[in-house]
Amino acid sequence: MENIKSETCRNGVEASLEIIVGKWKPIILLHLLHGGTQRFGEMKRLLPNITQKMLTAQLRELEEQDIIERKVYAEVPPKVEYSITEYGRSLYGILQQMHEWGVSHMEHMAKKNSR
Amino acid sequence: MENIKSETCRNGVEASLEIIVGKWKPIILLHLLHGGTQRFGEMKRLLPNITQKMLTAQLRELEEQDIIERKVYAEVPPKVEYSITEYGRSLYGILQQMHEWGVSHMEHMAKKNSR
DNA sequence: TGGGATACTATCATAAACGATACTATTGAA
DNA sequence: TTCAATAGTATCGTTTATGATAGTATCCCA
Repeated sequence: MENIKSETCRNGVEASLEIIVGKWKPIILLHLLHGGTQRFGEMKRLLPNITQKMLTAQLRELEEQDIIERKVYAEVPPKVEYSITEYGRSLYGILQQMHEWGVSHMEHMAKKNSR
Repeated sequence: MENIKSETCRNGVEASLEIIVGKWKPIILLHLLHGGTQRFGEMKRLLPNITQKMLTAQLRELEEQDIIERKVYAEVPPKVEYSITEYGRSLYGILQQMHEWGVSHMEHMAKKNSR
């Protein structure tokens, strides 16, 4: 407990949310955190329902925010690799905590709805 | 580090996001966490730009999820008080961590953009 | 000469989140 | 008898997020 006051705070929490929120970002981050470097096509295969447009858009945003790194190889056919940056890795704690809380929350709600 | 695998994980992280995501939810939660019990009208005053519709909607969702409690007094004019539940309080760690990471992230981006 | 492979971009369409505004019910007090 | 006070709902409109689909560039290989 401390200086997490409503106003300042709001900005901090929202800045974090900006990174991890969205239909695809959490799973993109987790795949990169767990699976390491991946090519565009691999990622697309891992997210069967995402469109190319969405995948590119999400990756570009994460790159802009220094969370992931994009490495283009000058080959034909093209090859582009994505990986988590060291900085991006600092998100792991938050994701971990959200994961744990979320899993127990799902149990909580399941219990509630079975009453 | 452990069982936070992409698939399971995704659900956990997204379950958490469902609670705290939105234009108003983080600040609503923080106000209730810091300020304790509040009446509807007080909350509305604290969130100058929110519409009544939005405020009610967000409060109802949080109530559904057991994060906040809604107490109606049978008076005229009406009086309704909102407060964080004990269960809701378990979100504090996540919000705290997001706050800290977010603040440092804002600094990180500020530095980057001033180069 | 015509695919196939890869990582895109462009255009248009739909869905979800958010907002503006007006309306309701109740009662005591002016 | 009209108004203030409070906590809402209802209806419609806008903005933002997401999706479907088609097109682009390059080089090799059959």
